[in-house]
Amino acid sequence: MAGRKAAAPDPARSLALLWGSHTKPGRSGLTVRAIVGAAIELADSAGLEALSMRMVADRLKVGTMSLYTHVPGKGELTDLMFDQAYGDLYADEDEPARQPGGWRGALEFIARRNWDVLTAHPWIHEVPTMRTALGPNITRKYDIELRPLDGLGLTDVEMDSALTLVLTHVQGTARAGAEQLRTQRDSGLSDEEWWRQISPALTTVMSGSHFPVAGRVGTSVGEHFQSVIDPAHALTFGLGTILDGLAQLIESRSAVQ
Amino acid sequence: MAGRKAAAPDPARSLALLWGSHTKPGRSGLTVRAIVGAAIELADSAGLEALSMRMVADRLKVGTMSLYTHVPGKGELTDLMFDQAYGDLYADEDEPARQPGGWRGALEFIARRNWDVLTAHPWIHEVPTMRTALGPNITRKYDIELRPLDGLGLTDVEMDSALTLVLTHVQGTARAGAEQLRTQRDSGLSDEEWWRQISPALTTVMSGSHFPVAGRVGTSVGEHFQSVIDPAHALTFGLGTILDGLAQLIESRSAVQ
DNA sequence: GACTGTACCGTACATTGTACGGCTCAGGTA
DNA sequence: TACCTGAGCCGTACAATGTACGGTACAGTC
Repeated sequence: MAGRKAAAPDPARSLALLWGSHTKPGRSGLTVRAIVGAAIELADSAGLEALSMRMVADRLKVGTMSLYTHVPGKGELTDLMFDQAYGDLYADEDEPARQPGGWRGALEFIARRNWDVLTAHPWIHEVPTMRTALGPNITRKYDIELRPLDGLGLTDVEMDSALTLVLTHVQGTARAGAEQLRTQRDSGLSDEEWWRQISPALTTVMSGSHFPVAGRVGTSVGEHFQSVIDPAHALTFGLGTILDGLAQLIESRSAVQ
Repeated sequence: MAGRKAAAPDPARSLALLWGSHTKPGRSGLTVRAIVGAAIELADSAGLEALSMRMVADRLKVGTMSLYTHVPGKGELTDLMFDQAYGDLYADEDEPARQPGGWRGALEFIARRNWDVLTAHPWIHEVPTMRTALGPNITRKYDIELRPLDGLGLTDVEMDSALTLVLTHVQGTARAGAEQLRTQRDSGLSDEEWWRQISPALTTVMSGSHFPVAGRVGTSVGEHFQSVIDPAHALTFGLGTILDGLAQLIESRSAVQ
C-alpha cells in the first residue's frame, strides 16, 4: 500500500464517473459498469478488505492495471460500488409514502429496505461515505426517504434529523449483525460453541471480581437469544422505541398548528 | 499481510492477556501495558489502519518482533487497546445511577461518557468487538450501565435492549463525526470549502434530474449547520427521541405492576 | 562455571495499491 | 494502401504491511 487515499484527488472526475453512464466498452470490452459489478460480487462474499484490484482484474480476465484506465483508484471504485448498491432500493418515488400506516409505516418500510441492502452488501459499512454521498442513486434515495416526513409540521432540519436517526439505528444494528456473521464464518464457530469453549477459562479468570447485574442480565439475554446479541430483535425494539419518540414530537407539532 | 486473522486462534491466551496485570517487565523493560499504551497513543493520532507493529516497536525503541513475545498479534493487540480505552469510564460503580434525573439522567450521562471515549479514541470504531467484549473493563462497564435500568419493571432482556439502543445510537453518531473529522484532516478542506469546490460540477451533472424535497431540506440543513451533518446535534436529537420512547415503555410497565 | 529457558530481534516472504513506461490496435488521413 | 495518432491495455517495480522462522543474548538456577 503506497499512499494513503487523500479522499478523491479530483472531485470533478469522481462526479463525472458517478453520474456518467459508463456503457461504452474499450477494445477488450471493459466497462466501468462491468468493473463495479465484478467488484460488488467479490466484496459481497469476501468483504471490502479482502477485495483487491488484482482479484477484480482476474475475474474480468484483464490485466490489473487496465482497471486504472477506467477508474482512478480503489477509493473511487468503492464510491461507485456504494452508489450502485443503492440503485434498486425503491421501485418508484412514492413507494415508501404509499405504505399503510402513515409516516410510521413509511419509516418502517424505509428501515426494512435499508436493512435488506446492508445485509446483502455488508461491505457498505466499510465505505467512507462523508464526501461521496452525491451519486445519483444516493441523492434519489434521500429525496424519496424524506417525502413521507414532509407536511407533518416538522421543520426541514427536524425532517432530516428524524430520518438520520432512523437510518443511523438501522446501520448500527446491521453492522453488528454483519460483524457477528463474519466472525462466525471466519472462526467456524457458532456463538454457542464459542461460548462453551471459553466459558471455563472465563469463570477461572473472573473469579474474584463479580458483576451482579451484568451476570444476571447477560445470562437472561444469552438464554433468550442463544447468543450475545440478536440483531433482528435489536432492530425491531429500537425502531419501535424511536418511532414512539418521533410520534411525540410530531403530535406536539400538529397540536401547535 | 499474510493470513487473515481468524479471530483469536487461542481464546484462553487472549483471556489471560485481557485479565492479567501485565506489569512484570522483560529484560529490556518491555511490558504488555507499555505496548498497549504506545499503540493507543499512535492510534489516537493516526487511526487503526495506519498503526503498524513497526511503528509501535519504534516508539518503544525495540525490535519489531519483540512485540510478539508479549502479544500474539495485531488482532489481540487491538483487543487489549479496546478494553484499556474503556478503563476510566466511570469513577465508581454507581456514578451513573447517582446522576440527577432518575434513569433518564443516568442514561444521558452514560451516553455522554461513551461519546467522550469514542471522540478521544476514534479508532475504536474499527475494532471488531463481537467476541472480545469480555475484558475486565468492558464487563464492569456493562454492569455499571445496566444498574440505572434495574428495578424499573423492565425484563432483563428489555434492560439490555434499552441500553443497546442508546449505545448503538451514540456509536453511530460518533462514528459519523469521526469520519467527518478524518476526512477534513485528510483532504485539508473544511466541509464548506469542499462544497464550494464541487458545487459547480454538481449542478452541471445534476441538471436534468431534480429532487424537490432533498434539494429544499439539504439546503436548509447546510445553512443551519454549515455542513452536511452535525454530529453533536444528531446525538442530542436522537438521544432525546429515544429516551422519550423508552419513557413510554417504562410507564406502561409500571402501570401494569 | 555450566546449563536452560525466555526475551529479543534480523531476515525473509507473501500480499497490497499503484506509478511508470512501453506495447498494441482502432480509426482517421493522405 | 500506407501511415500516424491517441487511447486502451498491461508487465514490472516499489514501498508498505503482518508475521513465520531461526538465531542470539542474557537472567536465574544448580
